[in-house]
Amino acid sequence: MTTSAARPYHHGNLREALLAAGERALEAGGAQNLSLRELARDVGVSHAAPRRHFADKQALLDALAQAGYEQLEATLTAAAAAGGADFDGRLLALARAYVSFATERPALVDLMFASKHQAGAASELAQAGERSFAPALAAVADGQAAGAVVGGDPERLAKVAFAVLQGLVVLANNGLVDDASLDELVAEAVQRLVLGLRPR
Amino acid sequence: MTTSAARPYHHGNLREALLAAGERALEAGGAQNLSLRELARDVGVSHAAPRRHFADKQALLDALAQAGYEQLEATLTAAAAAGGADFDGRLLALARAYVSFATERPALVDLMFASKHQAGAASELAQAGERSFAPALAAVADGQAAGAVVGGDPERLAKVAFAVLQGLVVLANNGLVDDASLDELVAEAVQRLVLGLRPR
DNA sequence: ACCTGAACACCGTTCAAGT
DNA sequence: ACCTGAACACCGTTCAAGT
Repeated sequence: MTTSAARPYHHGNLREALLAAGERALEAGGAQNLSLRELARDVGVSHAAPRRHFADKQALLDALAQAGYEQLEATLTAAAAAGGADFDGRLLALARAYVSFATERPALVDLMFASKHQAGAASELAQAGERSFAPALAAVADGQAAGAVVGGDPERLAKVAFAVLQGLVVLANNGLVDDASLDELVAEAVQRLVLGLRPR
Repeated sequence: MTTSAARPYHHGNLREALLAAGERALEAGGAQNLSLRELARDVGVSHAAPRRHFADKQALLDALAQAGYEQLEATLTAAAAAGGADFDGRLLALARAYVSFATERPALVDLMFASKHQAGAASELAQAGERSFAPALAAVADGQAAGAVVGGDPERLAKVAFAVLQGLVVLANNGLVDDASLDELVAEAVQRLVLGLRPR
C-alpha cells in the first residue's frame, strides 16, 4: 500500500514513462533523432532497462504511433459529435480537427503515416489506424442516408475525403501553405468535396 | 583526355556516385537506415570522403529529396502533355502519374514530404518542390480558361487537387488501400474533384 | 582540390549478473 | 520479474596529414 510511490524500487512505471519521454523527444527532434539511451537517461534508468518493455527502438516508435492513432480517434470522435448532424458541418468539423491535430504534432503524424507500417507488421497498429478512420466513415455513411452524398461504397468515399485532409496536412507541414491560409484552404477543400460528393 | 576513366585518381564522380548509392539505400531501407559510411563503402572511398561533397547526412538526404522533386517534375510534365487538352483527362493523367511515381518510391516520397523541410532550410529544395507543382497548377489554370473549372485563385484550387493525390499516396503506402483498388480510388477521387471544381 | 586514417563521442543491441 | 554494467559492432563528425 505504498501509494506515495517515491519510486517503487524497480521504477514501476517504466513503460509509460518511456512513452511520455518519447512523445517529447519526438516533437523535439523527430523519430530520426530520438535516442533510446537518451530516453532511459531522462527517465533515470540504465540504457538496457527499456528492453524489458520494448524489444527494440522500432517497437517503441510503433507504440508511439499507436498512441497517436488513439488520440486521433478520440479527437475526431469528439469533433464529429460537435459538428452537428448535417453532412457539410460535420465534415468541416472533422477536417478542422484533423488538420489542427496534425499540424500541432508534425513529427508524430510523420511517424504515424510514414510508409513503414505495411505488410504484416504490427497488426495492433493497423487496427488502431483503422479505428481512427471510423468517424470519417460514419460521417459519409450518415450523409448517404440523409441524401447529401451519392451512393456507392462509403469506405471508398471516406478514403477520398480523408485523402484530401491528409494531403493538406502534408502541404501545411512542408511550408507549402502558411498557417494563415490553411484554414481557408481547408474550408475550400471541404466545400469542393461536399459539392463533388453531392448526388446530382 | 583520359576518356576511358578507369578511375580518375580521385574517383572523379563521387558526388553523383554517392547520390546513386543513396537512392538505392533509400528504397532498400528508408532514410532511417541509410548510413553514410555504408554509401562510402559501396562507392569505394573512405568514410570521410563524402564530407567534401555533403556537409553532413542531412545535406545528402536533402540532395536526394531535391533529385526526387526534379524527377517528379519531369514525370508530371510528360503526363500532362500526354493527358490531352481537356481538364478531366489531363487531371486524371496527372493523378495516375503521380500516384505511380509515389507508390514505386515510397521511401523517397516520405523523404520529400516528411515535415523536415520547413522554415529557411534549403531554399533550393523548396524551389524544386514548387517547380514540381507547376504542371498541376497549369492544368487548373487552363481548366479555368476553358470554362471547366470555377474561378478563384488557381494556386489554391491546385493545392486542393494535389492534396487529394498526396493523401491517396499516404493511404496506399500505408496499406490502407490495396494496389488493386488504388487505381479505382484514384479515378473516383479525380471524378469527385472534377465535379467539385466545375462551375455551377 | 580531393581523399585517407585515426580519433571522439555517441548509438542500438546483447548478455551475464545483480536485487 | 525487473533492472544494471560491461561489452560489441556500428554510426556521424572532425581533423591532421597525405597526394
